Amino acid sequence: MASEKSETGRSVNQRVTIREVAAKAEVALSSVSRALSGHPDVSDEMRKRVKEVADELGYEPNLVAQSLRSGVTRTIGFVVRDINNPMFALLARSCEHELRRNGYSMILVNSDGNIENENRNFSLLRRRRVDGIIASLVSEDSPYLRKNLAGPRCPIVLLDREVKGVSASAVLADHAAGVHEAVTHLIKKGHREIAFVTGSNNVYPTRNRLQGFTKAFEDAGLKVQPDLMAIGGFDAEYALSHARILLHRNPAPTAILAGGHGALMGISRALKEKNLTMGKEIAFIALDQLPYLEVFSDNISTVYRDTEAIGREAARLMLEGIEGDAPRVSIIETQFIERASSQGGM
Amino acid sequence: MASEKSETGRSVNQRVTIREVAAKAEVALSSVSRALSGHPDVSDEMRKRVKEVADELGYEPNLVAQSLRSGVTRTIGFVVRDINNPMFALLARSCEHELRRNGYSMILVNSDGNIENENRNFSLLRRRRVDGIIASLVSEDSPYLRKNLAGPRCPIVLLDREVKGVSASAVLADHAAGVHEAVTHLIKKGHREIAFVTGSNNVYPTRNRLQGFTKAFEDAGLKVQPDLMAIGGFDAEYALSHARILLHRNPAPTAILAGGHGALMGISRALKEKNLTMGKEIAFIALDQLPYLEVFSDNISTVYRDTEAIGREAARLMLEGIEGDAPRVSIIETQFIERASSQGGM
DNA sequence: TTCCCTATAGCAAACGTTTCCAGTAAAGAG
DNA sequence: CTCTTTACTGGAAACGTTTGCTATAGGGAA
Repeated sequence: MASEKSETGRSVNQRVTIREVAAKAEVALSSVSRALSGHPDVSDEMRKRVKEVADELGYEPNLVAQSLRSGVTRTIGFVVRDINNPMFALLARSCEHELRRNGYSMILVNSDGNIENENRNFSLLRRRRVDGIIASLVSEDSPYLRKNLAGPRCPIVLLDREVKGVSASAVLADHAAGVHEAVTHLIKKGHREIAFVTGSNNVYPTRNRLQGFTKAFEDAGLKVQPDLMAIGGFDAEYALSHARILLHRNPAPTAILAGGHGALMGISRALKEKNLTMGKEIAFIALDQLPYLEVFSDNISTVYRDTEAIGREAARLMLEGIEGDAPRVSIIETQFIERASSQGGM
Repeated sequence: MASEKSETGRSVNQRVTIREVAAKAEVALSSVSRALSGHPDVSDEMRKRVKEVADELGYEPNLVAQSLRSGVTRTIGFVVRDINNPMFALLARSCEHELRRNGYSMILVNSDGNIENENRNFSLLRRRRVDGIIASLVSEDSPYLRKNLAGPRCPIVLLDREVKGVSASAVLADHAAGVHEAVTHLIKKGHREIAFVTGSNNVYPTRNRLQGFTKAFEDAGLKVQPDLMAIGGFDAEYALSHARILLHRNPAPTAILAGGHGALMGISRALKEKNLTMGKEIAFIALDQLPYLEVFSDNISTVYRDTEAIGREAARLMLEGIEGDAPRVSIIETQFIERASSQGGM
């Protein structure tokens, strides 16, 4: 590409720099910088003149140069299993909103549920010198975790994950409370064969839900039936195959809990295969009120949490961390919402 | 924060730089740079030694500095109305995947359907010196558009938008074909009163769908009925209120098309209010096969397009543009998929 | 042997900012 | 009137890289 010169003498295709603003305003580089960045040691007249010239030339500061010099990128990395999960999309949006409101941009990276990808993503964000990382980890026992979280050059906020011995903030949902409510509700209605399909217990939500589940049985003086649990995968395929097995059990489950988006998809397909209707032949509760449910399935009982609040809170914890505050954990409550699908089945 | 020194003499909390690698390997800075960046003028022995030392020190290159010097950030801005729209989430994921595979990161910014936000987002991305921008514009006639797209310092890829007089690539879906198929299908079944609810026509998809709609009527020797069209908003509230009005019309519509996620939500609510079942009292077709439909509503007829392919294609057009290729437009086909919901209504 | 060429290495200048430090003029104090 | 202080301004170094240029050594050709 030829480096033509325009009539102003400045290269075409070349951006305006602080140097040109300084030249045109006939002041020093440093004065332009101070004038535009709101530094106190600047006279009103200087500030006015510089701003005028900057506007006139259409000057837009180079954030890359600012970052290099100041050591601050005003960028937050957002590491997510899969933005395609509607819960994450909702969370990411409110989080991005809150960050942008505070002058930060978000770099989004998907791990596709893969530990190696996740590790590469962390490394990438470190090279980019992000000011902080918000992460929904694939697993809490990945071999790379210590390296990626332990010697943290920047604040870290975990989304619904508990990693011991690491100084990171976290937003945790109190799944146990909502699940306890839900299961207690089912038990009161006479259910004893309650099935539970969800992801593996190397992440906090599974373990926490399981606690609520178990405690509800204990509180009722009952014992959980291990062979009604399918704890092993968040994907629809896992849920489908295990739901099929569960439905063939004898005695058959009278109620079923779906932990997450994938479980919901798999189970609903399995029920359809056997021509079972939620709320009639079998009671059904979705753990997490997925946003799309309200379109066509507003009769599904759910354990609700305010996903947008989680995103906002993650952003706030991050901003706190950047301010130098010590990491802390924030708990978000959950709540059982009874609808038609948790009827029947008895 | 105290700047303690470790026993190596290097500041704690300070990252390893190329300078330290050079010192420890006892070679010049420039040699380290060349050795690690794959420059040809480096002996095998030099490369080996430098890589060893770099690994040993845990050196991670500073992308900010690289960007400043080389003028390339390996970052793509992704401007979206709302990542919360499931179509965008799907698209963003496949796009991010393809970009990352090619060494680029994605900065995601939501405009929340607001033109001012969108303008600010463009400005932000320019200051960040992104290598390119992929955008789903709020409107094709925003007053800021020319500034943001015309003097493009970087390649731009538009998602389902047509802006004249601007040299940008674009991925366009051939909505018209799918809608034509769908409406022809309805007309053949005897429908004449076909309602259509969608967003305003300041964006390409609306206009293009409208073309397919109109042409189907023309081809059948019929005339469209303007008072069955509600063309004005992508949000659920708009769709709900206008669907209510449409359903009260005399004669009532026997079929209804929903253009997008919001329309789908609003219309389905309006139908429920009047106790109308899709595929029985009224035929229904969703324009866009939204990903969540397969969970509970696999009986909805749709006009399908491969959203992940759109994301991939957007990434490819961007990479082409960065290579210096001229902008071009890529068309993605659509297809009517008949299911139960488009039965009945007659 | 001499010359030139090739392969490789080092030096130093950029990239566009921020920020430390020194300098100056005006204003106020004595 | 002189000295000190205040309020600003300018100069230059630094942030961590890449890259153009120069230098050197060794090998091959004449």
